[in-house]
Amino acid sequence: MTFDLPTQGRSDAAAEGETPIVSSAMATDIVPTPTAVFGRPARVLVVDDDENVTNMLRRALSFEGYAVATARDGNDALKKTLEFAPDLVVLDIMLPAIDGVEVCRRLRAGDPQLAILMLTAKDAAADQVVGLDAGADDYLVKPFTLDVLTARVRAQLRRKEPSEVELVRFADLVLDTGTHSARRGTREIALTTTEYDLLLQFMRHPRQVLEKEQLTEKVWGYDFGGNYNVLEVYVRYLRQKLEAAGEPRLIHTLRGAGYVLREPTA
Amino acid sequence: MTFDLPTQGRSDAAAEGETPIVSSAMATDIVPTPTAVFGRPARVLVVDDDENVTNMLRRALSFEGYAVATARDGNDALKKTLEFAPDLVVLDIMLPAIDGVEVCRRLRAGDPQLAILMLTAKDAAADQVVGLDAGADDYLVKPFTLDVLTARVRAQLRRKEPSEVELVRFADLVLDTGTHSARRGTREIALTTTEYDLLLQFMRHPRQVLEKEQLTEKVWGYDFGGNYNVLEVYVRYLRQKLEAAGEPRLIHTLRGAGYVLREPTA
DNA sequence: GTGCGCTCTGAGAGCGCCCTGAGAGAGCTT
DNA sequence: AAGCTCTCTCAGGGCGCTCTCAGAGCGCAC
Repeated sequence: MTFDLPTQGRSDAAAEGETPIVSSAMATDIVPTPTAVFGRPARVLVVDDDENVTNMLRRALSFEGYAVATARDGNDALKKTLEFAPDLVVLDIMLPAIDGVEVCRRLRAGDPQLAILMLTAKDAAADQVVGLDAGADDYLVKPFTLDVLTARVRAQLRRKEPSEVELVRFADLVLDTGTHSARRGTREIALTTTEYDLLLQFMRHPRQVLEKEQLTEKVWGYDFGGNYNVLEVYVRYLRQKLEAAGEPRLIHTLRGAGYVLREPTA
Repeated sequence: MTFDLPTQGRSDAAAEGETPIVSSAMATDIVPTPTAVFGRPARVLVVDDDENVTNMLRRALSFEGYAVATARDGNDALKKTLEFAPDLVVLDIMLPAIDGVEVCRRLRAGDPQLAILMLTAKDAAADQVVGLDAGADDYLVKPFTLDVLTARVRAQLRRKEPSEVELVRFADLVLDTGTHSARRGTREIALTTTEYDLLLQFMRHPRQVLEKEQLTEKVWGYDFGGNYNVLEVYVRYLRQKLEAAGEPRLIHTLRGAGYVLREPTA
């Protein structure tokens, strides 16, 4: 759900294509394709190491009207999730590199709202328990028919909270999780993916010291073994963009400890 | 004083945090509104001088499953915050006695984790800037619909996470483990990492004699073999910062024994 | 008072954390 | 291929922080 921002002229926001607030309870607006959420096609990420499977699912889901992306292993899945921002992930439990269960756990940690549909091997009852414990919303036993799959996908998407496009605020800084863009006061700020991920970490934990290890773990997914120069460089990028018009600093360095997002109190 | 507690017996709200498992494909269940944080109903304090407004918001939020308290002015708000320990405060910017912005600032100073949602008058663009600078997490322009309000409340509470952020207090001194910063009265004090570590030791053991050996062991991780000059120097740094505005001494020397954190009157 | 030893103080040196500018390489668009 | 954006690496350097040192201050015992 998008929130109307009262102040600024929304010349660009109008072109956004976002649904404005429906203030009355009786919203009988157009319901487009049944595969749509929030007025846009739902995004589905398919993760499986078998290309035959991913291709088949891609075709089937595309045919149903979903926007589909695929990934072939765990790392790929995590990366694509950040880029593609899917509403639902179809996840095979057997994966090379990172285990499907582990992927599920990380996805769930990263986004509590994300719908996750796990594919388990036949009769592997134990898998199902493990998978559900890891935060999957539903599972499907191979082999399955496409009808069953699309039905499950539909069911999961239907229960999705209508929103998750969120405006995270701190001081005069606003981060739009829908467009991945930021605004400081009235100034629009374009962010790259990594910059956005990093800033989001700060915005979700304002006034908290974030250690370099935590940040790299969250943003890059792994530890850098003590060399945090990448992080330092990206903090620099963020500061440059956030203070481009001479605004006071928001991301502060705590030498030897990490960084904090804090209001510019004198 | 009476606080509204959610009336509905929400048997499933106890399982909050766990996504209900839907094993059937045709799941039409409705997921209960997630009004809980940390496994209990979230507490919301509504502050407005218009009783019609507070009553309306109380009803709406109670219906959503929140525990609601109300306050009619700034002093009342600060008092109720201490008693009620809300997770979120809905705060009108126009208040008698103490201004809403000032209330916001004090609430924020008292608890960096508290979610604050400000209500501003229509088109008062300046207010929003002021409010956000004072530490509000979000604002809402009057008039608004209840739908919008509850959505915002939900969004704010969703991002609340259990954290180890803690405010350690002693006399007029507050140490924020989130930002590693200290405050004496209203004066903000920046600390280096070593200074912070040392002060934390004192704050965790107030009115206790701490031997030099203990302190160096804890802060520096090893013993200095009898030469405690580093410690003495850092005690000095702390004293300089903590007494910079002429405040009475808190860290006292016990010749031959060590140091104590003790209130000045004793 | 005198002497001793503990503590405080000011100044400064060195380390290393962090910032910075530049650029190579990957991926994508044209 | 060329151009672009984005990511990440690397080397250089500033300066914040830590710690040392020498000397002064001060409490305590005699």
